[in-house]
Amino acid sequence: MTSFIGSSQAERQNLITELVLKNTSVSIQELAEMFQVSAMTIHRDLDELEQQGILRKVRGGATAQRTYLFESHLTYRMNACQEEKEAIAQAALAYVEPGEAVILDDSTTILTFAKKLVDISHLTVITNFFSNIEVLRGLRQINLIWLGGDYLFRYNAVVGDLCEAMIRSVRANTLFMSSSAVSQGYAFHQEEMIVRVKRAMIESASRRILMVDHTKLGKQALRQLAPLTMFDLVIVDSLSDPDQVEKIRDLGVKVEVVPLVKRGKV
Amino acid sequence: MTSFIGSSQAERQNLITELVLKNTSVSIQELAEMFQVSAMTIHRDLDELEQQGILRKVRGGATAQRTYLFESHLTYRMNACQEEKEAIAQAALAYVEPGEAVILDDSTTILTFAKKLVDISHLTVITNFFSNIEVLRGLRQINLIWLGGDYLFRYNAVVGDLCEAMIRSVRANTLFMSSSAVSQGYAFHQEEMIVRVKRAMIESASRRILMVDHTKLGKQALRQLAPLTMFDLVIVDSLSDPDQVEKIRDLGVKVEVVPLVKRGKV
DNA sequence: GAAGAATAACACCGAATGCTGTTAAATGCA
DNA sequence: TGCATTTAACAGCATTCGGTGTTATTCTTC
Repeated sequence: MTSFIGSSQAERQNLITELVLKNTSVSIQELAEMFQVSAMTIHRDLDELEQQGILRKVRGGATAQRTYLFESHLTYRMNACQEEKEAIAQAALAYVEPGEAVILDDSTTILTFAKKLVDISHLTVITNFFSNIEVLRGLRQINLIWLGGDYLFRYNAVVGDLCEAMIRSVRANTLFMSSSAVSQGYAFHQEEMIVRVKRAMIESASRRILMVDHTKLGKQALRQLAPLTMFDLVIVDSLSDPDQVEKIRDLGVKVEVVPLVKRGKV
Repeated sequence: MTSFIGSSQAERQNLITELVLKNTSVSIQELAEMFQVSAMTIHRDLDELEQQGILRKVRGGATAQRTYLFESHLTYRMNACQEEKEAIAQAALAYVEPGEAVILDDSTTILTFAKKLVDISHLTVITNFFSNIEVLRGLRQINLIWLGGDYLFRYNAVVGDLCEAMIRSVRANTLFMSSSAVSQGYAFHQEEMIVRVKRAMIESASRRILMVDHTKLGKQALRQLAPLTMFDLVIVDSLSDPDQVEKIRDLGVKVEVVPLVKRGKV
């Protein structure tokens, strides 16, 4: 195992998260030595991670939060597979026409996509995800319809009956969606509230595009979200297992495999 | 007229706004000399003010935007009467109980109020105003229901049929609202979309509290929003014209006049 | 085409912010 | 009670960011 010394705060917290997920518990002294920082700094890291619901602080260290064994928190997810998400988002841009209405769901993949929509004129964007709204709200050329409902801090999005009702009262050309896992002909997600919203979104869009990076393929999560046959297109990156891709194609679902763009600098 | 030299950016932009509203036009060279800054800086100021819809840039200067002769833009309004708004918001806090549900409208007065809600536990807050959401969304003890609809950049809030429908489907204990002007037994606002939303909010709350600073009293705006008799309480600051206050009381509406808190430091 | 005006690009400065460690006080545990 | 852990408060440091000016280039207008 290589040295962790000199990692940035974000790196350190991600490594701590991995450690605690793997070993189910860590001690503060251990971590302080490992990263060559003061115990106070580790305390602060653990406080943050606890706040995010990733782990639970206990005397002398921290233990894993069972609920998060699969799906970790937003800020952590955002760091993962960014390169793949960029490539997938870029490819998805081809399916947006000026003047259309699109629905964007709450996921970091789609957020990457949203950031690329700034150049498209007269677009109507419908979303329940606060981060999307923050990115798009300043743009004059985008007509932003934001979905209301109960705000869920953990996902930074709104959900619930009110939200579903509102989704049912709008219509969009295309839905751009991601999910936690894809396997056995289904897309999965672990949170019931979110699943319900995503299902409503599927119903309200004429065309549905599912965007997932290779780490999601072959995985499962708690709840079936929708059969893949509901989607008109699945976009994945080129690191995906060809077998998995083939299985999806066997269902009669179109799959687009996008190559990763070479990263200019590390 | 005193020297403008050394003003901060915000002060400078407010003064430019006042100037352009008064003289209907200003020249860039003039302004650059007046404030002792480079023409480039004035350019940037005018760009911002234009973006906010306050004025229109023309070659060599800028002219007033007729639509904004009465109601100036959010960021400008926020700077005005802050002391009064603080006092009014503080007084309004007495009408919030833990566990209640409140509706907050889109106004800078109410935003000041929202910032004070952080200490109240188990509160449900319903709002269509993005700024309110930004202030409240991180707080665990607050249950945030955000209203959806068409996003209006100028007001940083959502409006429209979808929004009104959503308001009609919720119920709150108390509505905290402000308005652009109050006179002749009515509250006024100049924007139809906003008026419709505010009316829906009034219908959905058991108790309605109107919060306005003294500059709003005796003024009119384009559209009648609601008769003052719809409100259970009007809160104003102590700089208000006593005659105006008396007129409201004559309608049988309760009025609370709050003293300004002494400002500790300039 | 020339002069004035607007914009773009770059660099600078100061303020604000984020991250860390130290110390001291408070708390929890045996 | 005594020790270890945790927390709070403060200070230092580096980085970032906002606001500004300068210069060079492009655009208007006559």
